[in-house]
Amino acid sequence: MDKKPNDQTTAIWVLLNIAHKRVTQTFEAELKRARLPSAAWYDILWALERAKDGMRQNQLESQSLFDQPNLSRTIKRMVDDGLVTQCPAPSDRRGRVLRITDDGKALRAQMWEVYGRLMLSQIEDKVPDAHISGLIEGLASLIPEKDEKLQGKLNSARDGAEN
Amino acid sequence: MDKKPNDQTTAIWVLLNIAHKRVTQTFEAELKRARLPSAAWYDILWALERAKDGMRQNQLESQSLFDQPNLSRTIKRMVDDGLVTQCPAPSDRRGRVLRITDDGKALRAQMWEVYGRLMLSQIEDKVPDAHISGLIEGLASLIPEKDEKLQGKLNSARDGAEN
DNA sequence: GATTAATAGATGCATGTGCATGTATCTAAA
DNA sequence: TTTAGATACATGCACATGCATCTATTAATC
Repeated sequence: MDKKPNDQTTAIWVLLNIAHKRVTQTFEAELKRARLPSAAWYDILWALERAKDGMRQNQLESQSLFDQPNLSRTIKRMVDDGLVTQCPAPSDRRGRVLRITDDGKALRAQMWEVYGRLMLSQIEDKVPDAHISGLIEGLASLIPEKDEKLQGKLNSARDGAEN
Repeated sequence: MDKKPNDQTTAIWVLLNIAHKRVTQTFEAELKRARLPSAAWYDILWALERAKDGMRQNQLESQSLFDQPNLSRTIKRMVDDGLVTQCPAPSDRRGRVLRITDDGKALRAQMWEVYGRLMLSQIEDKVPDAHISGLIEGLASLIPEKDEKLQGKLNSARDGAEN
């Protein structure tokens, strides 16, 4: 190695892994304890609930952290569970339009009771004000530019940080 | 929900997941491209190389992000590959002392060429100076107190941040 | 010292994930 | 319009992970 990463770089890499693991494990454990599906399901349900007119599967794929084959299977399970419907896309016969069902909405609301509380207890209560914006900007800087899907959310968070 | 998480909290949660996924994927993809084992193997090899006199398996478990059964199997594979040896512990006949082999050291050194470069390109080059300490402290605040194993590393990173 | 609890580690099983590939459909170029 | 390539989604397979459980051994309690 011509140039070695410095201690701060190492700390970021180590902490990113540990923090993600610990926080994720807590989320999954609490959801499971409440006999609810995983956080990934919540994210899908919430994305579909916001999309009033349904959403193409490939669009959802680009917004989620699932890769295509994995999303395909997950959606299948959610359809089997009656949480989501899959209709042929009108404009493209290859495609499918996904819609959340009433059962899906009900489950999402139920999950939010746990999920939202976890966001408060595991994140909002823990990160000191002084480091919130550094954490947000620092994490954002690690993400490739093309991930622009989250710019809106990021900007509103930046606004909040300035208050 | 009595109280809703604010936008910054949401941003942290979303960004933590995306950043972790993207950075991890890049690491794994580059290691695979170089026909090298995963980053998790690097961490084990490095921990064992630092432990001059070998290391008990449960001690390694508490330092790594593996849970016990998974570490057990991973070590087995590494032993099969000749990277690590597993000797009965002298003081506790249940236990095993792990040691890295010369082949293991050679592989770790080879992996470092890729791994270290990735830390530079994916982290050090990307996080602006202004957000380094906020990112470190913010991530650290998400981790339960009992995770003290990393305090040393964290402190030296803090020192670096003050320069 | 016998019994009970706790710990170190291994193994079985169900599930999740990444990756390669398959099929159908759409788009574009010859 | 035929054909080559790209895109949407599904499927098969190898492997990783989480969780429950098993065995062997040590520590603690009576």
